[in-house]
Amino acid sequence: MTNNRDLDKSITAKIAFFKGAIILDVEDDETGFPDARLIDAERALVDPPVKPKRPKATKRESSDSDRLRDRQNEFEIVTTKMRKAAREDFPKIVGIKRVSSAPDMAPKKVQKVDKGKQPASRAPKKTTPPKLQHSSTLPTPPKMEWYKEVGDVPRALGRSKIPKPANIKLRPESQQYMKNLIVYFYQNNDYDEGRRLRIHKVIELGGAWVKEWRDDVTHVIVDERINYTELLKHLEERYGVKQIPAHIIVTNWDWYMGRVFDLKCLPLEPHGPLYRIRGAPDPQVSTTNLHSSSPQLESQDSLQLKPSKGKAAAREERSPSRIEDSFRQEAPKSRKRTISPDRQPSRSPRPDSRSGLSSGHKYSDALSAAIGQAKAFEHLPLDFEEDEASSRPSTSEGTGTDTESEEERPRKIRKTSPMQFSKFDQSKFQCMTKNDGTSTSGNPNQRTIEVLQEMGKYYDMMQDSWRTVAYRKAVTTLKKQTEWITTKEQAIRLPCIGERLAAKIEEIAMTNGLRRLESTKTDSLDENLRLFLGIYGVGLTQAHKWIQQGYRTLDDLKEKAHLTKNQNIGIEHYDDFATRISRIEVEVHGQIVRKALQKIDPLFEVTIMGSYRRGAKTCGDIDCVITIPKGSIDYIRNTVVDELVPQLMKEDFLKVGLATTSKDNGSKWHGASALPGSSVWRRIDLLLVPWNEMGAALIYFTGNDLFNRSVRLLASKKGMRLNQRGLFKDVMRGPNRAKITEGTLVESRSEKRIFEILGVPWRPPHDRQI
DNA sequence: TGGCAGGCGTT
DNA sequence: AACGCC
DNA sequence: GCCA
Ligand SMILES: O=c1ccn([C@H]2C[C@H](O)[C@@H](COP(=O)(O)OP(=O)(O)OP(=O)(O)O)O2)c(=O)[nH]1
Ligand SMILES: [Mg+2]
Repeated sequence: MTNNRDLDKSITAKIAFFKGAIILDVEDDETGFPDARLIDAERALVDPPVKPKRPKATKRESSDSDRLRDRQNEFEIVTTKMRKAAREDFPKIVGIKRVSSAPDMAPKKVQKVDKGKQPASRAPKKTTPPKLQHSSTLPTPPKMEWYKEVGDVPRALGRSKIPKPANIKLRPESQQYMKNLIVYFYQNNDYDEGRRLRIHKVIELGGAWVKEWRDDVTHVIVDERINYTELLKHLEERYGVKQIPAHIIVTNWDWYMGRVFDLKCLPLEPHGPLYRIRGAPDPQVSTTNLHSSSPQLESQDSLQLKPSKGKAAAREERSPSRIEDSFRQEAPKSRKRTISPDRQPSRSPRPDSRSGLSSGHKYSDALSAAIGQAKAFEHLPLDFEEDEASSRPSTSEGTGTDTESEEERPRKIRKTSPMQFSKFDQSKFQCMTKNDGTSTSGNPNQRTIEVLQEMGKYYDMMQDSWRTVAYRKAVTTLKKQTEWITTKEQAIRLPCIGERLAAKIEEIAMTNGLRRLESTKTDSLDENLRLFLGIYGVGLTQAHKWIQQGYRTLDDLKEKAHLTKNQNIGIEHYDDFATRISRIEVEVHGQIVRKALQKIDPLFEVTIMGSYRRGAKTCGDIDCVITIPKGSIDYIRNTVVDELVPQLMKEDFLKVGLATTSKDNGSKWHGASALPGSSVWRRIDLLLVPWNEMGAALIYFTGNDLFNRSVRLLASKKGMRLNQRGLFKDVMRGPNRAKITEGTLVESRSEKRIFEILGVPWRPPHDRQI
């Protein structure tokens, strides 16, 4: 759709304009559409509006109009990487459709291409046997690995739901350079994914990890940001250790372990300067302070007005989220006595608060829990304080433990029957309500929203996807409110706001801030992590590994790290990819693709999807769907792969392929493009879709991500499965809710029909902004 | 307490 | 299989 | 994080 013609015509002019133009800074906000659009265009063409040097995590998109109603529960997820962070802004108004974008419903063209996943369920690596904590008292069963007898067993890597397992396979004897060593880490918890990884490493190498200090500790490995003074203070406070015995080696992970790996044995100069942690063992005390932190927040704007109805409705907003989660937390199981005073059940059993009834009970509970918790964790980084203590790990995705949810009880394979009665409340799915992402201007909860978005951003960065999703949903809910929510009682009855968020909302309303958030800003590691996570192709796992290795800048990576092809490109064009693209520029890219393709075969149709179709003011990338009325997918693929891409590469419009379909069943081409004369690379996605799959492809590629997940979850609850190719029924699922049967195709051609079958009201792309 | 979408491409 | 991305 |  789109106005190709006009675009076409003006494309050259735009490009020319671009080149000459100057960047106006701009932070787009909403603003009206039509007119603003030209401005945007210019801006866009010129160059990216603002190029954040460092990934700012902000993302957001907002649109206006709103309506609201209903609830939104349902579960959904989110997460995305920070890069996607910046969210799109929406022009307000209706003007949207003119924007161009695909037809909303009709079967259009497109095919699909899709991309990766998201939260990933990392898996559980495996769960280990039950628990065996070492402790002397245990009658160890047969033979237990040494590290389990002597030390503690860390949690498994990845987000396994189950807090504990971790069955580490040791390296062969010959490679156990740390055999029989007993290592104590500080920070000594294993909540942090990165630290957990290191702990696992030690064990792999034959060592043992102890959560609590013991006299037989041989090595103390300290986080890079901790100095000697802090370590001593910690040991004294917690264990009464006033001095670290000389035979104990105190080092930082990076250098020492790097040495271990290089030498393939323990360093002979364990006290070498390089291994020395800040504050120095020898030099004696030095106080160092660490980082200061950068205020990362800011928040955003949004606002606008538009009162809505209020009440329990909830609107949410989305915000980006990132991918996975990182650490999880668990309770610190303290070994013997140890410190943690017993934390109370912080997560008080909240009698269903949601029902609106009792509202006052649990609070006191939460408070006491919070206090208990604080005590228990004062020595830990704040980051984990609240989370872990009280609740159970939120993270975890994936594990597939079994089963699904209640209703699908029959664990085994079961074919979902079409009509399950209300096993679930469809109205609670967010895809059932309009979500334009706009909040009322002057929303009384603006400050609360900002703070919660910051928190969400933080968790997104930490890759705690589920928690991130929860924050996104809560913000969406708040955006729909017309009254200032100041108490827990008020907040908790809103959808997607539970006890914990309600408490935070109250704190924000009362203090205008959130301690938890402040604590978050103090961690310098966040900055590094954020920097690395902003690289295309780099996720939490890789970012942590690099940080552990001591890398702190992109230059460090370029010089020392082993980078994949895409990561190299991601670093080279770090700023380019982090910059959002104006709608106008998106149109130009789309037009170039369209022209080139139609030159090959005039029947091809190219439609711009993604945030563009949703009317976003700025887009993170260019998402195009390519289809053709009669051609087969093979014809489309061959044409694109063998002719279109080569041609556009030759013209220097396309720069590189980042993820290109290899098989014959592939349907996507992901790469980078740049307008003629511009050195700014943009991410561009081409989805190849057979004509008859346009409906499903439209839904998928229009998104947003949360909307898709919501609809898909609903489909699965109805015994169906929705993906970018179509809606299938009679899907059999097993334990993890895992798909066992593909199911039979029900509909794929019409977007409208798919929604209809699912009982989801069709709504314009603009309102699919969950 | 388990679930939280579904599918690919790269390494 | 792990990781990252759509 | 929230929810059933
Ligand atoms: O985890 C995801 C990510 C994306 N999508 C779909 C919805 C989304 O709208 C579309 C395009 O993805 P993209 O990452 O480009 O998101 P966007 O909605 O276009 O936002 P942005 O402006 O950041 O590109 O693919 C999903 O289904 N799941
Ligand atoms: Mg996009």
